[in-house]
Amino acid sequence: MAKRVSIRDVAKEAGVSPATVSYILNDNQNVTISDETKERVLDAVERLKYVPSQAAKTLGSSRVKGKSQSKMIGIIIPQTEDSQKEAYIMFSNPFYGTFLSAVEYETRKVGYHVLVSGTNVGQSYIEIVKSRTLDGVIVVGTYPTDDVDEYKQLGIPTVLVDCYGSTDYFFHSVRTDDRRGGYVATRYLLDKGHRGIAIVTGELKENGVNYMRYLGYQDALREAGIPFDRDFVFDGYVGFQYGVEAAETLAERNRRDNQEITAVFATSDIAAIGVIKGLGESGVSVPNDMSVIGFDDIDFAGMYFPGLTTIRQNIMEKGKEAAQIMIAAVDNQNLTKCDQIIPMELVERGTVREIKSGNQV
Amino acid sequence: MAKRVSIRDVAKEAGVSPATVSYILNDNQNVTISDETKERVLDAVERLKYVPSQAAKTLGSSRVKGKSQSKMIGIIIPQTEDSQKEAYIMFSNPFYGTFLSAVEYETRKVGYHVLVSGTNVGQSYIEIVKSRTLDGVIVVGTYPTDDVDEYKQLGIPTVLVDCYGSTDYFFHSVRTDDRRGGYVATRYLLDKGHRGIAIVTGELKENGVNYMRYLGYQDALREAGIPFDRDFVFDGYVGFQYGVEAAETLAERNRRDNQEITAVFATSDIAAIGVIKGLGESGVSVPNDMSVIGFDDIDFAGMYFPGLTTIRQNIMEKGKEAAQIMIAAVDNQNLTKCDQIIPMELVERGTVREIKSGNQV
DNA sequence: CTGAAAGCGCTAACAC
DNA sequence: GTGTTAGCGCTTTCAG
Repeated sequence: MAKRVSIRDVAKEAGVSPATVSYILNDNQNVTISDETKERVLDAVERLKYVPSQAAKTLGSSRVKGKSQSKMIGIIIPQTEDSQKEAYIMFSNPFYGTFLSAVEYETRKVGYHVLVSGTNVGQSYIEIVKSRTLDGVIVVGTYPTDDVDEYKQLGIPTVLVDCYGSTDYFFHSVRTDDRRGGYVATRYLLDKGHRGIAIVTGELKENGVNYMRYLGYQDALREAGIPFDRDFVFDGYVGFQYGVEAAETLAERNRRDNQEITAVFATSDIAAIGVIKGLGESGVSVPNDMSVIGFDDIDFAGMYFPGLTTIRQNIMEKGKEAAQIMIAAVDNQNLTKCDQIIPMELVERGTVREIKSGNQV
Repeated sequence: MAKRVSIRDVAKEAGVSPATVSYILNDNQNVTISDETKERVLDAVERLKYVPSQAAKTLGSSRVKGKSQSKMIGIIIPQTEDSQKEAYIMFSNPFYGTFLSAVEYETRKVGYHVLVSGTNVGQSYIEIVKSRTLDGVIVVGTYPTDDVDEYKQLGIPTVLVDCYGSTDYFFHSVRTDDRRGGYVATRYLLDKGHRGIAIVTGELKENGVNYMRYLGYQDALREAGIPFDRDFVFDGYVGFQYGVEAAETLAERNRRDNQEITAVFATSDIAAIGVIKGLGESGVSVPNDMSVIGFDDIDFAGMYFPGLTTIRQNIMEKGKEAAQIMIAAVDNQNLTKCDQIIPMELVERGTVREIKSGNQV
């Protein structure tokens, strides 16, 4: 491993002092350097293939307050499930890849790098921030509960993604209008003539994304004057497998009790796909016998045949927004709190069918 | 932002010298510390919530050669397509999320963090490594061409993933046995009685993953004594959309020219899914009218109804292997070159149908 | 316009 | 067993 070339080497090569090199490389505005010197230095940099050590920069500039300068932000994906085994399942959800991709790109454009890390259940990300002198963090999916003050003391911009319940001025946030999405999805089914509408969703914990979508579902029902029926709620966990199970139960009940469910709102596409599969295995065909609408519009939603009708939330956009708030906040530490709501829209494809009034119960 | 607590603060609090604190925290073997002192120091650390600055550690330990100690490894995903716009499409492929997830988890377990970065077309990752003093890099999908020597001079462990053509002792590598996978897939179709087998794949550049699978396809054909027909090769780009297009052309040709294709080997699941969709839109039903086999076994492969028959490559395992080689190499700089082949296996689901000998051409 | 020098937080010889 | 101290590579006052 060849000896590292340092700023001093460059200085020597160019016949100037290290300080001068630093001024030039950082475009220091408090100082004016002659074009001639500048060029000489830049040449030397080129010749020596000099790349500044970020570790040294971080350390060196840590004297000045409010300027962490690690040029690195963290994307933290807290582990919420308990099973040790699943500790890395976190990204098998296609959402993360897309989100990450957007953040990475947006931040890279402006000279930042991203550190991606999960945290074990219960563990906070504070150590990571401190140890790496991160300039900011994006936390996805959970509200830092334990000791909010500790997080504040980190004093770095923090963007919470897909997370309700933070009324705190300190955290920025980015999310979809989940409640409205739930409403729109359900409303759409109603407009298509459906009256018996089930919802298949994950754990309904307050402040969670699923809960909000569930509220939207209720909103639409209420508006249409349809009594809410707890039996139509399938709340298990988010995921394909649960969708399958829920669908099977549902199909069975429909048959046995002569229940009147004609449509399903699944609060994630992945669950919707599970539902469709479960239905198929129970001999119920979509959309002929049963309509299904999802939420997210993951890539695969459009790849189905027929395509999955769903509520689209722009994940790329979400990542982009999160990154942009981050950047803005890093540049301006006392940026006022941002709460960004990513728009959602209905995407009509082939899994919802209009039913005649006659079919109504 | 509260002033950072440094090793000196801890030392003062515990009534010892900074060095002692360092020794204790790093479990330095060349030195013995009394249990009593140790405890006192650990207490102080706790009380002050001290977290060492990685920047300072990296810098401080950079004096010793062969011990970069940034405790950070890079996952580099080079951009290979030219379109600026698509610069972050890199992870919309579900492969990356899963892979990354595995690497992140494996490395975190042993105290490393991962920095994830794309690179623009043509740009190398050398700057990133130098600037961040990375302890190692995992590069996925491309062989560093331009100037191999420069990469070597970085002197850090490098693991190439899904990349052929590196005969160099310097780079470690992890990949699937793609050629064999292609063979197995094709052979399976042959065994099911198919004779007219098309292949739908991405760009067939030498050393690429697709090319290897393509060779496997030819191997099987040759073995079965079936003449290779270039018209049966659809090489566009990897992706859903191309799968759709290829399928449409194929269906059209089959109809018009009375061509005898009864099965398709798609070299990625995502393409296979496109093929199925394209076929469906052309009124060709899978598996009744046409059999399809994919490659990868992405999560969605099993979610179809019927499920996609495919060649499974364990992506998690791939990530895990890459991470483990990385860790081993970081600990032991002159680890001999590792070439890890991740096993693949056939997964029979519902998209391939056996055809009678009578149906053969 | 440029340079000297102190200091960021930590490590690792070398003293004691 | 533990403390002293000289860097690591860079930034940034403060002089000139």
